[in-house]
Amino acid sequence: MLRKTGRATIKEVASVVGVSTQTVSRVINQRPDVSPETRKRVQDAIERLNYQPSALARSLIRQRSFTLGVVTAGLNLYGPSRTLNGITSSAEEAGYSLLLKELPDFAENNIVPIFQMLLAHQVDGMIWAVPEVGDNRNWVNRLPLNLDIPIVYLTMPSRENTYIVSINNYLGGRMAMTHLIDQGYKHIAHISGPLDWWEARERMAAWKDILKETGREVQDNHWARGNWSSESGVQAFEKLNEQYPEMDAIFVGNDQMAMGVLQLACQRGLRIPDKLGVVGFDNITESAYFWPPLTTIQQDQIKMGKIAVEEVIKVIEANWQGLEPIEPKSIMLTPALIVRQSSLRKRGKGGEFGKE
Amino acid sequence: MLRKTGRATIKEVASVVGVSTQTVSRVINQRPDVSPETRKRVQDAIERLNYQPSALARSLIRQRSFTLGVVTAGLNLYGPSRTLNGITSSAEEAGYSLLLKELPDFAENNIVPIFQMLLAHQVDGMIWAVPEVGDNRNWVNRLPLNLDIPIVYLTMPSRENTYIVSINNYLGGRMAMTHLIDQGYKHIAHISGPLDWWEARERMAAWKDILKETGREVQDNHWARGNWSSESGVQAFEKLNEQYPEMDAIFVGNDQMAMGVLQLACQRGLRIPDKLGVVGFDNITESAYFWPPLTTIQQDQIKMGKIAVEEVIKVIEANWQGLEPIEPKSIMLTPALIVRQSSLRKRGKGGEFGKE
DNA sequence: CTGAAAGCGCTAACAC
DNA sequence: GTGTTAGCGCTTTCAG
Repeated sequence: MLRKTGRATIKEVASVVGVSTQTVSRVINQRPDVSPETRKRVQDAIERLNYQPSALARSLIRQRSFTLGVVTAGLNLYGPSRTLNGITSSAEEAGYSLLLKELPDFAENNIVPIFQMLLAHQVDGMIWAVPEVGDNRNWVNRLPLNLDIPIVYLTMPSRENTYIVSINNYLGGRMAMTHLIDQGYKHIAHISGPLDWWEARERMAAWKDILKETGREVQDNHWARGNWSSESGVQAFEKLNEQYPEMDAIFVGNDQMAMGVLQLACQRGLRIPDKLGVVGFDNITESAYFWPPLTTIQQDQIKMGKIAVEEVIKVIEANWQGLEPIEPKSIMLTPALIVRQSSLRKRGKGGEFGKE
Repeated sequence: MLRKTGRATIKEVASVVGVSTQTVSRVINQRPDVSPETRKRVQDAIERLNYQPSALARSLIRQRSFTLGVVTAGLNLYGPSRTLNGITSSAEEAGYSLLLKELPDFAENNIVPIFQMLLAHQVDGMIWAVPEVGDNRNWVNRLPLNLDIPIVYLTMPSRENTYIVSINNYLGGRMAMTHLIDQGYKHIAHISGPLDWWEARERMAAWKDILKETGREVQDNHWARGNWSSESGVQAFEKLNEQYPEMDAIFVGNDQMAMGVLQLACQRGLRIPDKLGVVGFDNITESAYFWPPLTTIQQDQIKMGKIAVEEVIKVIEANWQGLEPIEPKSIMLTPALIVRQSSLRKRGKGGEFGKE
């Protein structure tokens, strides 16, 4: 039983200085009503004893923990880890701690234990940094426990009475498609992600809409489904090659799958961008070093994470200071087109390569 | 002041059932000394009120939080995010919560506030999931506060009195080099990572040692330094092309830099693996889809994260149960060679491609 | 088997 | 300015 933390308590500080714990409390909370000299003596003792107030005890009595619950999934993937990166840096800045929980699966729906654990720790708010997949949002409007803390959800369509931060995937898809059309490609195929993902559906909807708007036909054999992996990109590309021989460009649902396309094209000597234009989605770090470098849509997931933290803290603070409560709203971030060689057929026009 | 959590307390449960809080406590802690019927009534009330014991209050009184502090850095990168992935899954399994802190910089040395924050939250142990870079370990043997909790460090050389889990980078480097030599390459260059990183130094040391052991000369113009980025890989490769024209293979310090090499080679029509063999390090997901697919060294960071959690919990439990304390030790995980086309010159021999 | 009392480390409310 | 009292939600003695 080595338990018996070496850390000093407020009582010890108080007794060393010869004041009440109250006075020490006032000093550590920077209250004005302490005489300068008492304050000094207390501060010295704190320094000397290396005293650090117990966050646990404080949270318990204040009913406020300055801790945020973060729920994520697929941390080994590019998007989720970047989002978490944004969350940590923003939380750090705001002085909040983070309690982290990773779901075993994106579509996980057994969320009661997650809530229980986070609530047991008295988090002041939560960030649900899991994208909408399948029915993994079906509980949002009838939460298991009546919460009195705000939750900000990431990556889902807007919804009544819900705080949301997303990146506009539909707009991103439109940017990709518009660019391909500008480059003079006529027969544009699509490789989608798994369609139980909201993001995959949005990107695909943009593909369809732009085709229609430009008087092209949308046919079922003009697209194939992948599962986000490079391997599935290869397979989808092979399928499209058979199904849609006129195809001269592909809007691919993410960069990993686009990578599979590029690899197979390279292997078969199919010249990109001349014979085939390729645009991806995500702008993963590697995409600038594919061969040829990949045109893609950048999503700023780090920013999304940061904004989520800022929003949830705004709500917490307003709530706590008794201000006008902040109405739930949906924030949509705008992605950006990154033009690289994989889609740049009109080189003659110049100036466009490298433009972001 | 909407504060006043909707959650029920032990007192409420007790009064609803008409027993003391004590009895409720016994039930939730699964103590044997409660009559079956009382237990049942209490359990029903708990169910009905949706009662969940406060982790805060429990931690405070037990002096034990079942929470681990995790310190990481560069979460937007491949390695750190995978490591964290392993940490979360293992902690989940063991029933521990995770308090997460991300350093703004790998070489960050101002760690006192980090410790204070984590200790204030009474974590039972810590995982320092930041690789050794520069002097960011200089404080390990003289910690700021006299801790009574264990810390497991990741990715650093073994050291007296310190719990460590690392992947054997030196061995990985030897595997890469041995493979290149087996493939008949004669003039093997190296692109290193930044040499203030321990991992970069280990990989480079392996390069040197194998060269020496096989009777080759180690010359300063046979290697170039990168900074882990693809861009730096391109630059280092260009430099080597000038400095070391006989070069017929490169052992590259990580996959990202190798990707830069591959891209430039592809651009210049330099045939890989015939004219140039390339081996990377890390086995990032994309490396199988580079062109050509990249031979590399796999590091199982997820496993490293898992083991770190298991180790720290072992120490905590032993400590708490008053068992023989567990001696600090260093655990080295073995990496694996993944052979792909970028280094496979002896195709005639067959059977080797795809072998792991 | 069950309850009463004390207290983990801290702060809010009120005295003086 | 400063101290006293009470109590956040729980568990650990120790009675009975």
